[in-house]
Amino acid sequence: MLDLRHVAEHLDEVKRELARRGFRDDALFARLADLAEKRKSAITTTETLRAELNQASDAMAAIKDKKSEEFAQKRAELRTLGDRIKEHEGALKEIEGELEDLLLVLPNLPHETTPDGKDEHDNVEVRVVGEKPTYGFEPKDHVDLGLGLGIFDFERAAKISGARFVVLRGLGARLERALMQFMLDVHTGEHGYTEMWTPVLVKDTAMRGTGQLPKFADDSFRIQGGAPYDGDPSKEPAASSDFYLVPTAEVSLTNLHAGEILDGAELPFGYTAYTPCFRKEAGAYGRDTRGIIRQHQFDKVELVRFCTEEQGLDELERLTGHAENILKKLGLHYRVVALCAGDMGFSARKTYDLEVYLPGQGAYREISSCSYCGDFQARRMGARYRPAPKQKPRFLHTLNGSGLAIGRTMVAILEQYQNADGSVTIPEALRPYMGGLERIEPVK
RNA sequence: GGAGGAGUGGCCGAGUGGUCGAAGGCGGCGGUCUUGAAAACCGUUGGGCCGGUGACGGUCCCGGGGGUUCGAAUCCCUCCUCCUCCGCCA
Repeated sequence: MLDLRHVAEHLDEVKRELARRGFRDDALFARLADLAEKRKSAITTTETLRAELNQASDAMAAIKDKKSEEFAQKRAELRTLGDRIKEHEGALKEIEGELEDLLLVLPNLPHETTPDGKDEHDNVEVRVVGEKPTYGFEPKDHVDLGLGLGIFDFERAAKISGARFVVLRGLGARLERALMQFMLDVHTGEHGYTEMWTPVLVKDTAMRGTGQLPKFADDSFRIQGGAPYDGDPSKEPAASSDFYLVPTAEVSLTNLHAGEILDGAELPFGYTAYTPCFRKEAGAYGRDTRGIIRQHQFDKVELVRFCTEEQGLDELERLTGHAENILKKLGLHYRVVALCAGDMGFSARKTYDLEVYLPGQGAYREISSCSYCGDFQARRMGARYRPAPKQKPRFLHTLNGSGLAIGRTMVAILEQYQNADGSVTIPEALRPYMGGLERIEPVK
């Protein structure tokens, strides 16, 4: 969420910056500016009346004889005043409610270092790491490889769950588990992250905190009933008592510090967690229907960092490096691209995508997305830090990135490490996690 | 699922209708003392919003929401969370 004050006082600048990412809505901005004005005057009015009432009430407390004529008369007077205050407060509440609704649908401002551009074609390649592997044969894609190895079972997955699901069998399931362990060990052991294990069923407030709601409700799986009603009067109890399946552990991890004030001396720090992730993939009909690139349920090890405003950009480089380190250790060829303003996610100010090379497709595909969100998420969830004792709290700056998406890592390993006979070599770094296994052989 | 109990400032804890944003203690910070430290003593120590260049003023916040009242941390309703006991269970 953007700062109301900032938006109201720099409206044209905000409009210009949001236009960079393709967000244009003059009517919304006009309404916003109007409401911001109304809010101020409504506050002034109610507070003036309040002050009057408080003063008069104190005076009544001083009257000794509560049965006197004077007392009764004052009471009658103040009753009217109280009613007026309630009216004004109701109006103010309505204004603030509408303002918040508007602010919640505004995306984050792109950082000045984020390149201009409309869509993925305008993304900027930052660096290429490793060499594009060459094969003395026609490389297969991960589906043919996985089926040949007997580690994928799409038919049985469809039987129990439908399209966009997979069952991993034998060494495939083992590989999934190995990757999870390997990634968590590297991030905790070498990059200083604290390992967390979190719920994956969260309340709507958590989804709002990181920016999935209210705008992207259609992309999320919603579980009817069960969640505690938080007493938010702007919503029906039924609407807010649903759980959501997290689309990424970013939701669980970042919201951990909602409503808190952290000690600035602790910053920066990071959390890592393995969780399953759930996405409807609405609007992706027909895309990546083959294989396990795009599933309704997938595993991911996530990285989340909290820092100060000053640390933000450096932290993005650092976090991106941590995710890259996994690819490097696995010996996977990849490239880093800076997303252009038009291709960035809702909550991001600046994003690097890590794209791993897939010989089966002859293309680079996203395997991690590392974003710097500034104070956008922290303001939505009220997560702050105190820079130094006695200083005023400020909103935290948050970052998140996949480290990495496990299914896509498996795809990359299968494709990049494939051999002419259809076997797949296990990257050395992973062998300790695979019981020393060096390669997976095709089934007869 | 059933029956009870409780939620107050960083923490502990008092407050049961009126100058209470809230006693007291601990912790934190600053100071006195000390060669240094401890102890002791003194002072200080929440957040949001509105106005003001500022000193500061106003207002709201005692788990969340709503209500009663001239006035609520204190009374009522409701939700949430935690604790104890019973039942059930991976």
